[in-house]
Amino acid sequence: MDHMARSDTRFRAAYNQVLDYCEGQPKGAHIPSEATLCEIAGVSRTVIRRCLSRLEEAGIISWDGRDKRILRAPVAEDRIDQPEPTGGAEDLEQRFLDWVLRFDVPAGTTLSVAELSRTFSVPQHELKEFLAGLSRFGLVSRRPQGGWTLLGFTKDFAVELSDFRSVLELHAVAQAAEAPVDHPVWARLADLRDRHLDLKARIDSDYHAFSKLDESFHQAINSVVKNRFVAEFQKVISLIFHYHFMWDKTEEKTRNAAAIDEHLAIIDALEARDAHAAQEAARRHLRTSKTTLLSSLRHHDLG
Amino acid sequence: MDHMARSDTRFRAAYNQVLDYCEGQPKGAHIPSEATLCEIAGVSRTVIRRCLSRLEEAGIISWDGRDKRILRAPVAEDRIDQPEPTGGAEDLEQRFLDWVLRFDVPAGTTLSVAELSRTFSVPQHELKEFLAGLSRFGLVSRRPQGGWTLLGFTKDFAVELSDFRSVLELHAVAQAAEAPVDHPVWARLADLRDRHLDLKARIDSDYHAFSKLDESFHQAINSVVKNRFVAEFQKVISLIFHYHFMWDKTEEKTRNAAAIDEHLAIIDALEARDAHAAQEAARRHLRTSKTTLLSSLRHHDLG
DNA sequence: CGATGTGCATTTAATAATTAAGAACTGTAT
DNA sequence: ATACAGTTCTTAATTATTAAATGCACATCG
Repeated sequence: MDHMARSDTRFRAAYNQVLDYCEGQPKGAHIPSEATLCEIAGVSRTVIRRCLSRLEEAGIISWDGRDKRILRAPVAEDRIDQPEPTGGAEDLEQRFLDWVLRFDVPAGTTLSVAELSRTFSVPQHELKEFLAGLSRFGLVSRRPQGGWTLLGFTKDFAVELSDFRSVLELHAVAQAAEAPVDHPVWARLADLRDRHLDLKARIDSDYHAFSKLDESFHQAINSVVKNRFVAEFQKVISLIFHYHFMWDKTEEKTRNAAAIDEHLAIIDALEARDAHAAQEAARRHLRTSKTTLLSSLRHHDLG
Repeated sequence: MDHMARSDTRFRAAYNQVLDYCEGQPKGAHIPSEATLCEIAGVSRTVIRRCLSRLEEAGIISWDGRDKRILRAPVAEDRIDQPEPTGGAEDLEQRFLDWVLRFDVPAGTTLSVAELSRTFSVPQHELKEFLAGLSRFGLVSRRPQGGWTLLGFTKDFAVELSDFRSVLELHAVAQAAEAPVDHPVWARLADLRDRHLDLKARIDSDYHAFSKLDESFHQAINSVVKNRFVAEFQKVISLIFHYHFMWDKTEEKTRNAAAIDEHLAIIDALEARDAHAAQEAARRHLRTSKTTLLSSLRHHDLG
C-alpha cells in the first residue's frame, strides 16, 4: 500500500455497493454468486473477490468457496471513504477554453502539460489526451521539442471558425424549414419567440441575459440536424462564440438588442416556411456574429 | 544505462552532428561556445554538454571550461548508431483506417491499446492520444471499464458521414463557381477534364485507375475552401470513402463509368460559371456516392 | 451430463516513478 | 559589461508498477 500505481476507485465504489446489498439481507442469508455480484456492482470478478475478501476480514460475511453467508449487519464505519468526488477531471473542455479566453492567452503560447495539470488539477495523461483531441480541431499542435503550442484565437482562426459555423448553420436552417409540422423544433421556436420578445421589452436592464438565450436559440436550430460530426463541432463553436461575447463588453446592449431582432427575423421566416427568407435572415445574422467576434479579437490585441 | 526512461534520440543525433563539425576542423583547433554548438545541432545546452563529455572521454577533444580543443580526427567507430528510423509512428491514421476496413472490424468491437500497440508497433501512449483524437470525430469512444469501442462503420455512421460530406462539398462547389478567373482551380479542373476523358475512353480495361482520379477531383474542388476545419474533416472523409470503394468490387466498372460522367457534368457546369447547375450536378453525384457507400456496407454484413 | 460457479493465470489499462532534455539563474573571466 | 560556463530547477517521454479485466480449467450441484 506504499506507492499506488493505479487508483482503486473502482474497488471502493464496488465495496460500498456490496455493503448496500448486505444491509438489505437478514443475518445468515446466502450471498449470490460472484458473477451475479459483478452485474450488481458493474465491475469485474477480480474486484468482487477483493470485496468478498475484505468483507470476510471485517467479519461481515463468512466465505468458503461458493458458500457465502451474512454474519452481521454492516455499520457506518465499515464503509470506505470515496476519495476525490471527481472534482476536476470532468468538464475540462469548458474550463480550458474559459481559461484561455479569460486570461487572453495569446496564440503561439507554449502550453506545458505539467503546468496545466496543476492549474486544472487533472492527471497529466488526461491532459495529453485532451490536447491531442484539440489538435484535431486545429486549436493546438505538438512542438518538435516536445510540449504543445496554442494556435487558435488568431484572426485567421476566427474567420475560418465563423465561416465553418455559417456553413453548418445555414444547412441547419435549410433543414429546419423543411421539418414536418409535428417536429419538436416548432414548439421550441414558439417558446424562443416569446422569450425573445420578453427580453426585448426589458432589454435596457437585462441585456446580460441574452447570452444564454443566444445559446438556446442556436441549439434549437441545430437540433434539427441529427449528425454526430455537426454536433461535435457545434460544441466547440458555441463555446468559443459564447465565451467571447461574454468577455467583450463593448456596446453589449446595442449589440444584443440587434441580435434579438435578427433571431426574430429567422423565426418569422421559418414559421412562414419561407426557406429562402430564412436563409437570408440567417446569413445576415451570421455576418453580424462574425464581425463581432473579429472586433472582440481586436480589442484583445490579438491577431 | 540500465533502464532508460526517455529515449536519447536527440543526444545521439546531436553527437553525430558535432562529430561532423569536428571532422571539418584541424587538430588543435578551438571549438566554439556551448551556445553556438546548440544552434548548430538544434538542441539544448544540456545535450551539448553531454556530447562534450563523451567527446572528452573518447579522447577526441580536450575540455577544460571554455578551453575546448580538437585532439584527433573522429573515425567511423566514434559515431553512435541511430536507433529505429521512426519506422512506424508516422501515418498511423492511414494505417489504422486501412486495418479497420481491410479486416472489416465490426462496429462495437473493443479495441485494446496494448494489442493495437503491437500490431502497429507504436508506443501505447501515442495510441491513446490517437484514439482520443478519433473520439472527437465520433469514431471511437472510451469504455467505462477501460479500453475503447469502435463506433464507426455502422449504417448510421455512413449516413451521417455522407450527409456531412455533402454539406461541405456543396459549399465548396458554390465557392468554386465564384472563384476568379486566375484561380489555380481552373487549371486543375481543365487538367482533370482531360484525364477523365482519357480514362473514359479506356474504361473497359483501366477502370481501377478511377479511384485515384476520384480523390484528385474531390481534392481539387475542396482546395477552393481555405479552412482548417474543412481540411481536417476532408482528410478523414476522403480516407473512408476512398478505402471503401477500393474494397467494394461489385459492379466497379459500371459504377466508375457513371461517376466519370457525373464528374464531367460538374466540371462543365463550373466552367460555364453556372452555380445552380453545378450545385445540382454535385448533389446528384453525392447522392450516388452515398448509395454506393451504403450498399458496400451491406455487402460486408454491417449495420 | 450440462449448467453454473470458483480458482488460478494471464492480459490490459491507469498512474506513479524515472530519466533525458529544456530552460533559467548565477558567477566569472575576458 | 558581456559572453560564457557552472549549476539548479522544470518539463516531457518512457518505463515500471499496481488495479482491474479477462480467459480458461476445473469443481460442484442439480
